[in-house]
Amino acid sequence: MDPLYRPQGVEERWQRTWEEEGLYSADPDPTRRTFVDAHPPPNVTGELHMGHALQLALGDALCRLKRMQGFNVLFQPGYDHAGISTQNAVEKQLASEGKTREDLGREAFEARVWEWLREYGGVIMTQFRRIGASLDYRRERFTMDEGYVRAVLHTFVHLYRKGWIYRANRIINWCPFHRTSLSDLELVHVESDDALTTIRYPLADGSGHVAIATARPATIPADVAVAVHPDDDRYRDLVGREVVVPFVGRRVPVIADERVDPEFGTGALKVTPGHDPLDFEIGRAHGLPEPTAIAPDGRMNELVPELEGLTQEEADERILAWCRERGFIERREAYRHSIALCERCESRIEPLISPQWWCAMDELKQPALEALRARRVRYHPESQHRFAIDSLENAPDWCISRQLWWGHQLPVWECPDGHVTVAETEPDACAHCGSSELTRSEDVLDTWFSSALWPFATLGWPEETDDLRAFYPGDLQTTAREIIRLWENRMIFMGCELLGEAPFADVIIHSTVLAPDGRRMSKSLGTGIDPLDVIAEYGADATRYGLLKMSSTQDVRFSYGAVEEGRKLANKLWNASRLLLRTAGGEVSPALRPRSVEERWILARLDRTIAEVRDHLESFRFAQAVNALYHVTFDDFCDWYAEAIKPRLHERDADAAATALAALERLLAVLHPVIPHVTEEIWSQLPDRESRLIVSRWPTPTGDFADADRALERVQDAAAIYRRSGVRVTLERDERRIFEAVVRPVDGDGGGDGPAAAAEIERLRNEVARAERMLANERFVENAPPEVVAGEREKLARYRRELDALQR
RNA sequence: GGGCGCAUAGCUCAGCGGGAGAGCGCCCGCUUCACACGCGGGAGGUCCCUGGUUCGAUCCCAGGUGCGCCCACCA
Repeated sequence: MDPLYRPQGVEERWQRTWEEEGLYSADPDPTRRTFVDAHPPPNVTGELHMGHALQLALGDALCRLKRMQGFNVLFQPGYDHAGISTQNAVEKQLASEGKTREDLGREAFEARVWEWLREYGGVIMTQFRRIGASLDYRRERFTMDEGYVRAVLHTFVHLYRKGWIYRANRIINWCPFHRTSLSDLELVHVESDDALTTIRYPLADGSGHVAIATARPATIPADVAVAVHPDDDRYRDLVGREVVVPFVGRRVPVIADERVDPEFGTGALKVTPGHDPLDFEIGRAHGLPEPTAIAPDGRMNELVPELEGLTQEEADERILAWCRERGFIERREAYRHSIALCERCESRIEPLISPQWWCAMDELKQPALEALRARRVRYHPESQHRFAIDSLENAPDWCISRQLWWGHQLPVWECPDGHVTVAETEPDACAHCGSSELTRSEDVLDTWFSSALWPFATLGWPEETDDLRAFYPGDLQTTAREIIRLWENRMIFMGCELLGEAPFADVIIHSTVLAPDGRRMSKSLGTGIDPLDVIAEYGADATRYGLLKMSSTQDVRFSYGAVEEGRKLANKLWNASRLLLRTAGGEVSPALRPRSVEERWILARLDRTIAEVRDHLESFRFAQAVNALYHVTFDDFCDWYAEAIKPRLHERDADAAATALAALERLLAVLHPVIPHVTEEIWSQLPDRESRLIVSRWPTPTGDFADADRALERVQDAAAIYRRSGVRVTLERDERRIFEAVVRPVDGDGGGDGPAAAAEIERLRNEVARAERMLANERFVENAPPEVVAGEREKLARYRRELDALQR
């Protein structure tokens, strides 16, 4: 038999078996408690990355624990249609054929996307299986499937009727490449090296000028005012007068507004409401017009005929040249600032005024805030809970419309008179004037609008389904920090509004896995590590173990060492089980028949581990859980217990064999949530297995071996003493002697021997001295908590007693 | 500009009011019949700095320094 455990093959076999035997299935069952993790649906175009892998490792460990605890576990899988991302992928494919989406037209384009998805979409679910995620794959949902579309439209109509969805003409983020609006959350900001030019705007009466700094001369034609801070003495007497906008010669007022930062540039701001969010606000506050100079394609529009069709860079040059000729340029300096890009295509974002649909947050968010404040929903760690509340409190109205071709089309129809009718199904006539000439809005919804319904739309909502009754509200969410505002908070407010109850209780915000060198994992930097490669090399169990071990801090570097540790754990377990199965396998049925102290000890130790690991997992301390698992397996189970009983196993001692199998069984169970495959593989080789480990019961501590637990601490001390005193410990030969020597005092027989006693005496003397020092400190005795002082007294007494026994 | 987090052994990281830890790496010794991907032993630390709280601080508090991340409309 191969001494090396090879996960390849074994893992795939169990993954198939578990799924084929229906062990992941969740069906409504009123007799059982439920546990629901509506797992974040990955982009349908996506591939498994380290974040997904970590998320799955966390969620799956908890789902497996809960399943073993007897819960009816629903681990919900599915995909997100991922509006921009998917459209992007298909447009790229079209581009390679020399076509654009406009060439196809909307309907054909949509058909093309579906076709593309049939061919390339959904590979990620195969990858989810490969990591061993126990999702109920029968229940796979897609945010554009038939039932889901109904849920989305129902929600839109519901919120519209409540008056919370409205249309408004405001400045929004516009991606000139995708030709769509974007929410603030879909942007990335990068540093950009540009130029800041200070340009003179002449006063209309010819008495001088105001100098103004701008990074975007091309927007000058759309200037409608100059603004200064009301307390800025430099400009106080200019307020109310007029200046002439260079290049276009328009006279505009000088106004005062507190939003102007007097520290920046010259302290005077050109107000361009059509092309800047701050200017837009100022413009609205002062009732200024909102001309635009830039078209939706990012080029100059017809506002100034001689600039029409130019790029902004070309327009910058034309306008600067004009100013230069007239001596209007005061200075031009290098300027580094941060600019907004579309997170998908990295085009520079153009703030544009455009009619869009909005979701008002003021009332919608209140019940969600209450749920968070009352801690009916808890983010972990606590710092993220506060952040989630702050974010929701400050959430601005949500721009929910997009000018894409791939997504949920708005259930909005317009008649020739501009009346709007909103309905779940296509209306026959305008709700206002009865016109039957209705045109459906071409806009689609922000992808996150449909994502926000995930925990209940997947259960059949808005129908009153059995699934919905059984599995709503759920329990768990695992996600990354940046998703809190995009998704988690939105699921909470949608759940509270539409179903009257938050959709889950706990949200685990997990660490960000960085590349080993500390940089971000990214394809373009070449720093990405493909989890599938790691799985192929180390196995899914090892990868899961490694990821859980890495999950404790906010940002963590990917560590092959942690994965390697997991691989060693699986290998060690595999080998230990070979020992036990070879000597005891197939002959006895496992039962607790502990006879020796080492047997009582390992059972006690496992009792403790069962409670500890359950507690760690349920409190989301994954790194601590895997630490405990590693050490109980290596130090306690293998290095001490297995070595100690090896002689008896070789002697075919039936009681020893029975207890060994019982102990192994408990060890496998406690390891299963983290390393399910190897534990199931070994489990299946134990005698008389009636069910799979995955659906077996989480062990209950027997609670019978507390004395042995204490005894074994002494055994380990004793081993250390032997080592220190130069006695060579060959476990097979000497183990029982050690156990006997140390255990005897527990049983009241006195103990210790030569070299061991010498070292033990030294250690105890040190302990006694330390305790005496503390107790001699009057301030400690007076001020420390009584239980601490009492504890020290107890320790001192015990050490003295042991010291006496040894010195006798 | 706001928020969050991190700084502990050569590396990656646990621990977080009374003894400084793990894995990997390194050194020494072991082909002991489950495992040499192993076993046993060992070296290696101003627990970032300065103050404060405390009988006692790696741990709590304040400030500093250095990193990282998230958010933000500096024209």
